[in-house]
Amino acid sequence: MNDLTSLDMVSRLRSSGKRITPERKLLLRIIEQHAHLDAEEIYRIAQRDRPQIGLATVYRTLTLLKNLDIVRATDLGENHGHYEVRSEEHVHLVCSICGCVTDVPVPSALRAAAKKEQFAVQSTHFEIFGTCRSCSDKPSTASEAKRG
Amino acid sequence: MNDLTSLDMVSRLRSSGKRITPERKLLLRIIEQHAHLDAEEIYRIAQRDRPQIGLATVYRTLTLLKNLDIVRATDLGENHGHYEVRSEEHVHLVCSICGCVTDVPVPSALRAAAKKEQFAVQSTHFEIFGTCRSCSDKPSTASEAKRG
DNA sequence: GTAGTTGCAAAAAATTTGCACGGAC
DNA sequence: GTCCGTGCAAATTTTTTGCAACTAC
Repeated sequence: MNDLTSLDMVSRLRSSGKRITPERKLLLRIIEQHAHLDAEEIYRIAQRDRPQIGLATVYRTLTLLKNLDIVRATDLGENHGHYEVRSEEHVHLVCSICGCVTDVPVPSALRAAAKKEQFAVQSTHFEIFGTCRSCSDKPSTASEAKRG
Repeated sequence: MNDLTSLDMVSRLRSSGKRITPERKLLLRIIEQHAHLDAEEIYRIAQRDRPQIGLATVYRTLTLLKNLDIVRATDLGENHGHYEVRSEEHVHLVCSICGCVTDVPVPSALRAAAKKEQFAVQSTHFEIFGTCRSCSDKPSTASEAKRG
């Protein structure tokens, strides 16, 4: 709950010499409000506010925000990226049935393992694929799957 | 060191009703001998033994072996998959400078975290990106990077 | 012999780039 | 006013698919 707000991020953009455009503010807000969307999904939501926006702008903005460490891409087992605002590191529990993503904190033992190898950690990507509790409870709903 | 051998994998293929073709044996051997290659790299190595092999066969075989849980795809921060034979779960330490990948065991705390959420784990993908020890030691060699 | 596999080429999906116009500063 | 950022379309990159020929069983 103590994460960056859009305002923080906008000032981070500005202080790195980048311009604050309506497209960037919009996309930032969308990524902030909906974690784990892919580029297409972000694009479609953005079009509701700004119908003429281009998919290329979405990709270019994502690249920019990644370089500024404001957002990060994660691999949720499909063959395209999903994006979220960068906050504390966490583990994604990705349900293969309903596609939901739950975030849980990263055990300190993981960073300790890297330290033991004298590996200087820049970023982490932890995904656990399986079945979430509610899908385990009602196995029949499997066909409602959001993704493949 | 107590991992599956090609022979084990071939019998696993056979017992699932799939045919053992020279292409499949070759690709399996390549993935076994070189972890973390991408499809293109596997394809190029395969061509040395079997020049007429098609890239589509590589992708189809990778999909097949993934479905049989013989290999797994991992995201090493590029925009395409990398493949390795499935053995015990491990964490990949991916060096952004030289591209090397070191495997370390998964701390039990991680599985415990999933269990607490009553999440049924099927597979895990743990990548830590950063700088490996030898690249930290000699920072000048950065231009030797294998990837991007 | 037959059904599963292959190679090729074309298609689809995901992402990047070139360029002229437009807007943030 | 200047330069960065945008939209559009085309290009690239990565992966999948259709189909006729082939081969493991």
